[in-house]
Amino acid sequence: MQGGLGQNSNLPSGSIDKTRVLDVKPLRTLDPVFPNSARATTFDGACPTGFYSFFPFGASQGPQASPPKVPMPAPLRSFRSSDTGEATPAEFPVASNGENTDSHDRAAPNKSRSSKKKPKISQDLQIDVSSLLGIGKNEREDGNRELVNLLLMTFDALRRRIGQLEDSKELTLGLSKRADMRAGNILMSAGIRTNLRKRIGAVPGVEIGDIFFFRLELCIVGLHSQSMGGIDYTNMGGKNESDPLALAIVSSGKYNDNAEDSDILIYSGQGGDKGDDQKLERGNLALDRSLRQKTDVRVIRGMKDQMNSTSKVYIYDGLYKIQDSWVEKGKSGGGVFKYKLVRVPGQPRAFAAWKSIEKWKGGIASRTGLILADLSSGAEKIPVSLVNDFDDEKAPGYFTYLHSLRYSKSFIVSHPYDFCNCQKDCIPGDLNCSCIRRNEGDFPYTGNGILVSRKKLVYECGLSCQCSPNCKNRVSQTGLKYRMEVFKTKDRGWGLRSLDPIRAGTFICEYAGEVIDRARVRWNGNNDEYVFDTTRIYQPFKWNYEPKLLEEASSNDSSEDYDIPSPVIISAKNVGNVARFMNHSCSPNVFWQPVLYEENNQPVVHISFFALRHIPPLTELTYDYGAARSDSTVGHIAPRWKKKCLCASSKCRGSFG
DNA sequence: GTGGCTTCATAGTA
DNA sequence: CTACTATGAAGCCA
Repeated sequence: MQGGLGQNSNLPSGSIDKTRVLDVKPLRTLDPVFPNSARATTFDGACPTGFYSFFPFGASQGPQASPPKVPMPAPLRSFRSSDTGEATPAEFPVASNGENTDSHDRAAPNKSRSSKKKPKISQDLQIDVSSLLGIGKNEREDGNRELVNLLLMTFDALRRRIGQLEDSKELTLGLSKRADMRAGNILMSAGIRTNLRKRIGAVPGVEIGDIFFFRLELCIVGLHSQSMGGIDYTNMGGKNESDPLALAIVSSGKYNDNAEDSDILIYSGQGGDKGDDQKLERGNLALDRSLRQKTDVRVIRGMKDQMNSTSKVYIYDGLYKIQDSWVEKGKSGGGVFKYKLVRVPGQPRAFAAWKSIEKWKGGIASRTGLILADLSSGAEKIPVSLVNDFDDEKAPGYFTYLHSLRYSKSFIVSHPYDFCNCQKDCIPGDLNCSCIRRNEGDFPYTGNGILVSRKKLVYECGLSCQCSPNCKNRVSQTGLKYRMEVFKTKDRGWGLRSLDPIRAGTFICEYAGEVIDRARVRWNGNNDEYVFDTTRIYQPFKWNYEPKLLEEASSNDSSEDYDIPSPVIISAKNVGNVARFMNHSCSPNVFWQPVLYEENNQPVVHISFFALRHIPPLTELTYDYGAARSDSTVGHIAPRWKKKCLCASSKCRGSFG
């Protein structure tokens, strides 16, 4: 595989300078990231991400099989130093269509940025671009569950990648660190969105209880199309042509919206923050008309994110009706409209369930079906509750709780072990850090500990590294961060879920247990249901923002394929942690990622689980167990258990094991 | 079509 | 931990 700019020549003719979309500035004019020696041994000649046109997930399933006529927006880090020499801005791909004439911006990076607004993508490009994702005009107007999930994952992958590049100072656009806005802008202006058609009531593909971490996510799936405004409304559909109607509101605590009853919301109108009276116009008028016409209003409730106190979680709480409105005197003296919204009965619990969880966690309310407050008996820093509110079974089979790996022999990997000498924390973009170099120059996690991309192997700092224990490159070593709960499922035995909302890309837990070898598996009789085995056949899936050409995407070599130095087999039959309770699903919400770090002078591969997408509280956590190999190349393991799959997903393969 | 205006955002800093 | 502020983008509206 060739790396770097060499691939530029493979681009379809007529490609535009995609850097313009993101205004990426070439900063990495450094020497090649890898010392040649390290590269030869560690990476088997695989090169870091080179120059690709945009090719997001799912496109290979799209109807069109021909290569893109027009490349997608902005491959991130479309610029990277080549192997052979130092790259200069002169090597930057040059716009080849007539649209982009202001290339002087790049040639003179010091020029003031404030003078020009960011150029928008042309309309033609928007259509071509979204067709790559399989988003036709119809899907842009009306969504479905699969599309909503795809868009949310696309947004988040892009946002994480932009954030990663910002963290490492490879991307400097303006002064703000708003990866969410930039990711949103790229997708929205390319038409990569859905439910654009305004509607009253439910939005296809979005379910009550769905959670979001950015307002732009609400825009992209069409749940609430204002990026900042609290009231989304339309002028269409009222009895009177000129009557606006409210569509959705976001309640996020700027005003005091709370009511005692979680099915009731007291919402304040907009405007009037300087002390003058609010006016019956815009959103306020729309809410008033919705009150009179008794139409449904979607309600999104924002709350502080417990994990990340500076950010918010938004939960879609379904439909409400406006029952009453009045004017109150606001804090700054002016009149403020108040609207009383009451939840339409018969909908699944969402916000109300969060409120219950808060009470359980605070010990205010007792939990029905609680068997054990802490299944881990203190082995985890955070208690793991054991609950059965389904039947009479009192406990899962006996095992010893262990929070990490137990191994009797070392599992040597094929490259020499090294530790980093960073003084305090390892700094993204610091290529003097040997741990960062091993991660292909990318810091694997964002500042708040979210995995940016799936990798064949993630290298974390180890015990011997000089950096502090708080170094951001130790995400999977710091134990559970969420309130986990082992619970009895309807039909799949015991399962695992979280009491906290989990953001896509966050570390959940590792697969703890005894590291064993193939012989031991056979000795156990091949019927150990608690074996994790990296050599099984796993369904490939896209999670990264990784622009690729079509031919590359269809090839077998993906950076998201697993490729671990040596097989890892872990049995959690006798000892293990919460991970042993995670059930299989053919469309899971969790994936595993091998993570290597040194302990006791041995590099050890751990199996870490990360959230594949945002996961609401009390949602069962599942991953894809993969399939046993039927050939004999990995030893005779044929007569093992196999189970009927009950995951109920539309992509269900019928069985697993 | 366009530019102004409003807005229950965010992240970073004090 | 809260307050403050700089930057920001979607969509309504004139």
